[in-house]
Amino acid sequence: MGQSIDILKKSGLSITEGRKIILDLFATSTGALAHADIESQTSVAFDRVTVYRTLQTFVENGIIHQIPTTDNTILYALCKDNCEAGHHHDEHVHFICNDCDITTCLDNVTVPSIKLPKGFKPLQTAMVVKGICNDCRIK
Amino acid sequence: MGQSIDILKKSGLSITEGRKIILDLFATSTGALAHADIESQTSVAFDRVTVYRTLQTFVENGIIHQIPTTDNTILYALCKDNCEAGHHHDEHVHFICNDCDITTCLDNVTVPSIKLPKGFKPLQTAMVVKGICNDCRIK
DNA sequence: ACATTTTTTGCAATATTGTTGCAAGTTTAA
DNA sequence: TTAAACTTGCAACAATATTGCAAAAAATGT
Repeated sequence: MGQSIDILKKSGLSITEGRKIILDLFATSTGALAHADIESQTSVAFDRVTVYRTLQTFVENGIIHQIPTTDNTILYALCKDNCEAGHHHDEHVHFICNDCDITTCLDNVTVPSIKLPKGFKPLQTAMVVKGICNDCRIK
Repeated sequence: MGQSIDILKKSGLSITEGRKIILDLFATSTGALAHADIESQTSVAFDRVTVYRTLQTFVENGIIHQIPTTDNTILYALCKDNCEAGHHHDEHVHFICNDCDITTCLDNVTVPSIKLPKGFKPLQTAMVVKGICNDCRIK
């Protein structure tokens, strides 16, 4: 499972215990993670500062991306397909389930381009859909 | 300018100084506001708790809506057209300017509907575009 | 493998942001 | 105008985020 190490190397980052563990957590996690999730779900207890800095580093290096929410948290996710290939540009839709609260990257659903009023120059678009996910519908 | 009072009445809320002032602030503000903006931009100094509770009440009553962000804040905005008419259902696109940092409701740009993978049931969609707004492009 | 440089981590202190209960003050409605 | 209902501010607290700095770990060149 040297995947995490490979990702870190590819970004030219030092390989540390903390980064490996946090990256592994993203790799094995079902959905997107908030800062608090990372603190509670890692076997080793990291200082909260370390977690903040690690997330920041990962975002800056395009390893994870942020998902906006309306609850004073930021969700972070590793996009399996894109990150592995190293290009982070494809913008995909995110789905937050109201029931199980898991946020999924719909890697195959691209954000449609829209026509903005005159003069507005778009650089980045986020699309977040709330609803009921497949698993919860079946239950 | 009894507009604020009308809005409050329509929602069956008590008419208080604080609610009127905060609602006026939304009405006269160029873009969306965060909690902190409201605390700093009101002439009268309200207790932070009052601001929290007022915003919550307004959201619950469909007077303002939330805009998700990736910076641990929630933006709130009064949608001129919709709110006045009393129906809050039309989902519109939000634009955050990277330069002036003003967030605008693009009331005329509706969120396009997208095709989700099998089983996902959408209930609500948010679309936030980051870029350069018209005013900043000209400067 | 080793020493040096560079980077990362954890701690401490501090700042900011969000929440709750309760008493006092306002608003509403009879 | 008065009683009931609701809203506000205060206090205490909880959670979240930021910064500087010294110790520890990782990378680099030899």
